[in-house]
Amino acid sequence: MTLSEEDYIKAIYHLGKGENSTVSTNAVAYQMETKPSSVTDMIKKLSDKGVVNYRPYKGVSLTEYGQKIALSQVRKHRLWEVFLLEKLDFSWDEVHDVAEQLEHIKSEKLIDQLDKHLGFPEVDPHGDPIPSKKGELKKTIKKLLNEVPIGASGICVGVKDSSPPFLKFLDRNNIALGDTILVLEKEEFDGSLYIRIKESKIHISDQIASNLYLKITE
Amino acid sequence: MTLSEEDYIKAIYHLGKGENSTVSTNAVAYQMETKPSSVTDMIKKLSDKGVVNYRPYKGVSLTEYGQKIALSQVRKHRLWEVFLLEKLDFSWDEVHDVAEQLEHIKSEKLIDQLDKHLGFPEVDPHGDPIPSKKGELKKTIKKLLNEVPIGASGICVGVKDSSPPFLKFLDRNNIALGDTILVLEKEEFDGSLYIRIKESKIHISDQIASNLYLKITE
DNA sequence: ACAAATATTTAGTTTTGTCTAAAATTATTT
DNA sequence: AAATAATTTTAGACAAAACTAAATATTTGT
Ligand SMILES: [Mn+2]
Ligand SMILES: [Mn+2]
Ligand SMILES: [Mn+2]
Ligand SMILES: [Mn+2]
Repeated sequence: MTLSEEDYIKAIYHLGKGENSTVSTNAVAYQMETKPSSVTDMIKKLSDKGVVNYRPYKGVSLTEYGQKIALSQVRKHRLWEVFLLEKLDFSWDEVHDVAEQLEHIKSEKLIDQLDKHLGFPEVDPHGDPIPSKKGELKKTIKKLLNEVPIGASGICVGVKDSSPPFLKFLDRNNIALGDTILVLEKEEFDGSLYIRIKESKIHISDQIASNLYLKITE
Repeated sequence: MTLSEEDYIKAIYHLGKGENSTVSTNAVAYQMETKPSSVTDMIKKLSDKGVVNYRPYKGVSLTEYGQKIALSQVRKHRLWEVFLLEKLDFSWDEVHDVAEQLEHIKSEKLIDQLDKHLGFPEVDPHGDPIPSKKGELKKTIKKLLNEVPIGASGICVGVKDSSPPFLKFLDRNNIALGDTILVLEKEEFDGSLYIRIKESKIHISDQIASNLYLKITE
């Protein structure tokens, strides 16, 4: 597959929400930042190659083969994101663009060894699961921190309240998007939580916890 | 620069032996595994961009600007080679092809951080020097091991005698291409050498040492 | 149900990088 | 100094991936 084909396959996969659902030409065009006519051309080519099921005017979906390619692509993308964050000190929001390029390098050994070098990570810096080499993918769900069960951990992926005071609070307490949070204990009295974040243990109120989203792997 | 342009620039640089020397169309075509007519087309484009000096029928050379690009490209290529060998356990002869792809990833931060992650290496797995960010390049020379001064070290890059018995000897003594060898001491009596290789100290005869090439940085 | 709005495809170009075949230039022999 | 050989360039074509403008199909609103 060419770089372009790989990106289209990934776009169709993501728009189909990981399911085999049918995706519209316009949706792909928007995602890929191209014109619908370009999408039609590419879809025809992918259809000829057996990567997608295509019925003119009705949309596209990935074939079994196409899904395999998509998952392999997602695997590469997310492993590179972990690499950039963990080994090269990139920040949460810088990893995506570079991974978008790195995911197209052709070498099976490269990915296998990268996986090993990273200690076989299960999720990427955005809390999304990394498909296994065979294409198995764990499910993740997004939950407010106060609804995460004791003992579970997840990655901080967003805030419900994005007011400056709240963001300032997070900053002061050294809580940032991309951080892994482990729920240690819940205070019965006021619902406040003891959590582990970046090697330190902190205590946060229920009000804070009910405004932070975590992505957790089941 | 596009991927293709970058590879042409690198080819012209290498054929010019790092000097600004003029290179023939056919030489570039051979190196790039393309046809001479394709090379002429590309050279014209690079000339328009101010990357090369071109006089029809007379050959090309890099401009100052072109040399900068070439050195930056060589830097990326060699840093990735070190990464593949050191961090991902690739072997000496596997690194080149993958680095040929990785060198085209566009991200200044990526290369800076990679350099840091690798501990600012000075040479690649083939003993070739890695240009600095500013484009400075150390000189290296190839010498037979028995001519390397005491205290100097280099990378094993070839053999003079490639007969099966000699290669078998190297294999048995765990000496391989790409290994870093440090010359510790020379025995006056028979010219034999004590060397350090992969954390171990071994003793080899002058006959062996005079059949192994090292690449050393000055 | 039918007109208007929206979505999708087709037709015709463009750019990049490649190719083959033919023409032009330069180098080598005799 | 011609003739021959080798190298290099030009001309014309092609595939990939994009675009614009026009045509066609589908969906929506009344
Ligand atoms: Mn990509
Ligand atoms: Mn991600
Ligand atoms: Mn390359
Ligand atoms: Mn090298």
